[in-house]
Amino acid sequence: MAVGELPPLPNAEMGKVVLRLAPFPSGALHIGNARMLYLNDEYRRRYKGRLLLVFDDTIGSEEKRVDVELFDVILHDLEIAGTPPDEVFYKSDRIPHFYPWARRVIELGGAYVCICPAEVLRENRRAGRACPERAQDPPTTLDLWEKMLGGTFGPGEAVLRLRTDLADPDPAFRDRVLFRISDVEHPRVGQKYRVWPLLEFSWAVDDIELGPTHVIRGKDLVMEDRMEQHIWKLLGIHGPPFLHWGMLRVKEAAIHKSKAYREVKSGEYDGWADPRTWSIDSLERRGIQPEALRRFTLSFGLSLADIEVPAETLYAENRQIIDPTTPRRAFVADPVRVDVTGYPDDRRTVELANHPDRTELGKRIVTAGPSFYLPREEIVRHIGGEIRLKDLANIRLPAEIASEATIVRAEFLDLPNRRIPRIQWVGAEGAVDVDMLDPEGQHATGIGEAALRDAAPRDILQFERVGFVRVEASHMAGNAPVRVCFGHR
RNA sequence: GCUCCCGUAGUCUAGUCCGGUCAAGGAUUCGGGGCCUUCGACCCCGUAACGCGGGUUCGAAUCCCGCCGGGAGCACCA
Repeated sequence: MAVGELPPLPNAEMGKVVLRLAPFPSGALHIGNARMLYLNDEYRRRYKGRLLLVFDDTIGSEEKRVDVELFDVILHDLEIAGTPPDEVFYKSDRIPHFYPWARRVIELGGAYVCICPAEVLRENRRAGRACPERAQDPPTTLDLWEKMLGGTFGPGEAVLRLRTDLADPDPAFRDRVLFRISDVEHPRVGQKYRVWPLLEFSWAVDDIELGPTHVIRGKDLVMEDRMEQHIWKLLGIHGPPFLHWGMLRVKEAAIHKSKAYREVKSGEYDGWADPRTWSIDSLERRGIQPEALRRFTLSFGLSLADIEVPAETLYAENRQIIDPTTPRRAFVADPVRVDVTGYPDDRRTVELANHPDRTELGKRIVTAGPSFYLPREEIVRHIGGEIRLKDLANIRLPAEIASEATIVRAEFLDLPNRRIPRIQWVGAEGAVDVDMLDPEGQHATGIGEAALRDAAPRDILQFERVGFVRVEASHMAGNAPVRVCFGHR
């Protein structure tokens, strides 16, 4: 689906649309979150509206802890994704805004303070059974609510619950909890508050106070629509319409945010940019262009269907963007030195185009034989046969080589291009060590052509017959290898 | 189990609201061929789909019913 084909937003006015992004700071934004980013951003662009970033950093739970480091990580992710917010809010700054609304809901008889232990509450909900407190009148609830705020109750001893309908066919919707008590230290506001709102209530308020005109969220949050609407109806107000997208899974990316979090924290992963996290940051590290991510995610539209897509689809988008402007270079993994006998002296250097189809990318002089590095894998595959050193000359490989051989002898044949296997090569003279990080977190060492000395960090190159890589660190004056991160074929 | 949502080729998607122009379009993958001194790009060709069963209708991918399959929610998480 082309980008322009997304359906129009209901009742959207040019210049007046306000959208919001609400990530919880428990991990970097990953490829699955990209849908949230680009859908919202695309509509912001289309309607020349505004995009708010609202960190959903209420107190969370034991399993979901707010981590301060992640605020900047997410901000950075948004930046490199090309979807910077127009304004940033922190839920943790807004806690006092929620209390007056809670009072109004209580006064209208829409909520009550429940002192059941969590398990009892859950069991009653499942059974559709009311607990004794449900019969509270508003003055009593108000009194208990003040006690919650005042510190009479400890964590877990009382919650404010919405009064819906215990017979509601959807058990998930029965008398949800609106506020609960926690004395956990919040990384931004410490222990300033002890009564914290849950997501649904905080959004029922902020989708009014912060003024989004449309809420575009994942379908995991559909029940929250009903909650917000229930509260608005009680209050006699109208909120923005909701739109949803289905769950996106990328086949190769086992997106377990909690696992990524553990591995990053333990140092097992190389930070949030480790390719194994599939974070936005790691994708940019691999040379995936924001525009490719945008086209990729928007191609799924606003469908409610859950989908699993192979990463190849993303790579195809990216290839389309970078291929025309990416210089070609030679890289040989697991190199074996090959000395070619009879190699002509006038072929010690050769001028090669930086791109086979784009002359504007220029040329380079490459140092060639008589000594080369070739991939061990190719030597083994074509042992005893004739191969073409790509763009250069034809040689015959020896009939056998020792499995541990580091140097083998080959025989020069001739120059003209022939239809025999074409293998990339690196001239031994001036060759540069290369360290290549792959998406599985493994480092491969190899050798690259001398021109790699000029490669600068962030450059994107194509290693011929290998794939696209992004340069991470230049070749240093000493012996440090050029470091690159593999992107894709 | 309960609630809601979804079901078009290997994958993703257009079409479904307002039934005929859809013997179903596009992208990607895959297969074949061409071209270029890359396993990249480009060009050409090809394989391949309306989950199943009823019903309404002159006519259904589109409307109705049932079933089957998949997903999400059922947290004092977000």
